[in-house]
Amino acid sequence: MICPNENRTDMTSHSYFYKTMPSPVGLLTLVANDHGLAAVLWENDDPKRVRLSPLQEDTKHPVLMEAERQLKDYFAGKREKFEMKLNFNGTEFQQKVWAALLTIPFGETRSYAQIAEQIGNPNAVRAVGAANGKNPISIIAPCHRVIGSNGKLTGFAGGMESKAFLLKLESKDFVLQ
Amino acid sequence: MICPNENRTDMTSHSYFYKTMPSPVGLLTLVANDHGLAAVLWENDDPKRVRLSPLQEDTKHPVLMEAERQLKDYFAGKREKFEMKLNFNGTEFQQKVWAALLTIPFGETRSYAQIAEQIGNPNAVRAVGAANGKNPISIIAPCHRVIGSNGKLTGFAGGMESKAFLLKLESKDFVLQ
DNA sequence: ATCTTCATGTCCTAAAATGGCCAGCGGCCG
DNA sequence: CGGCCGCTGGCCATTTTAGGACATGAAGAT
Repeated sequence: MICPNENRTDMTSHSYFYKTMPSPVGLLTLVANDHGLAAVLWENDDPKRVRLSPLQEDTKHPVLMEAERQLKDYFAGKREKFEMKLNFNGTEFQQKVWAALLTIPFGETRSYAQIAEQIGNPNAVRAVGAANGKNPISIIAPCHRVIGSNGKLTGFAGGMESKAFLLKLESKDFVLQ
Repeated sequence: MICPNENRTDMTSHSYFYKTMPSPVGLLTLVANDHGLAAVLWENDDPKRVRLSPLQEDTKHPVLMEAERQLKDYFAGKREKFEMKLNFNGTEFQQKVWAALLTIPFGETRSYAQIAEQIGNPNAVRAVGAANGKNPISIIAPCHRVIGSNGKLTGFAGGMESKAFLLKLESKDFVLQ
């Protein structure tokens, strides 16, 4: 259903289910529907960064429970790769960027320029930054692995500390304390 | 799901089903999903007047078959009232206007000003005109029964001939030829 | 070193334009 | 008079348009 304007009310709109979980980078909100995981939101996430509505709590949803399990393993240092159905929602360009994120291996990083090149649009560097900032499925679609060409972290929806934390967690010399 | 922009692709969006039927006012396209009838479109309808997508043909959909049956009866002069679930999709204002349409009895007319007053917004006369023009469920939501205060027909998405035809069909002195 | 410029897609906002109107006037004509 | 144009100005929701801001980076000038 195409919605020409934002105020349109759709009598038949989908519901999404959510569940929260604690993590080293703050309370995470997992969102899904039957098609897969749709979002992992930060504690103080800008509501207009990702829009999913209406939302409905469901702590038992199988997709959400599986996502929580894998995230727990990840934070415990026992998992490097996520395996679950993802349900991205965005423009064609954004989908391309987000798909590119999924190809960055655990522990590696890419620059915004590299991502732009990878999706065949080498000049759309800032656009990649913007799309990255709109990545709904944080952590699992590893937008934290994209940094400036000069090595600076430059920005992160979940806060720079979180970006740094995640990169440190993925670095080889990370030690569980 | 709120769609801030039109280009957004929603992997989980609803499908609508459609079916066409001949009628005295040209080929009609009926559109529905499981929540009810969503549209009755004219043969050369402006595609941006009503937007429903993705569309998928299904000539056997129960809602569509029932709608076709009732429309056939209507054109045959054997039905004055439609009875089916409708699935309007629009802004709050538009919904109010369209709901008001449904209160106009067979064979009667209202002016745009009367509709505006009825929805509690007596000055929103032109806005009523615009909303009327966006009525997705033609004929069944009888936008053809709304005419100018001076009695002129003033406009119709399906063409003025169709508006005249429908009003004639509903007039008491109409005779089946 | 530091600064400017430019390239790109998306979204936000504000401002302008657009209509299936209509009441109020002034003209015009019988 | 009295009816019938036709113009004008105001009304309102929605759509369209335009400008700016961004999770950047390479190149060229100062």
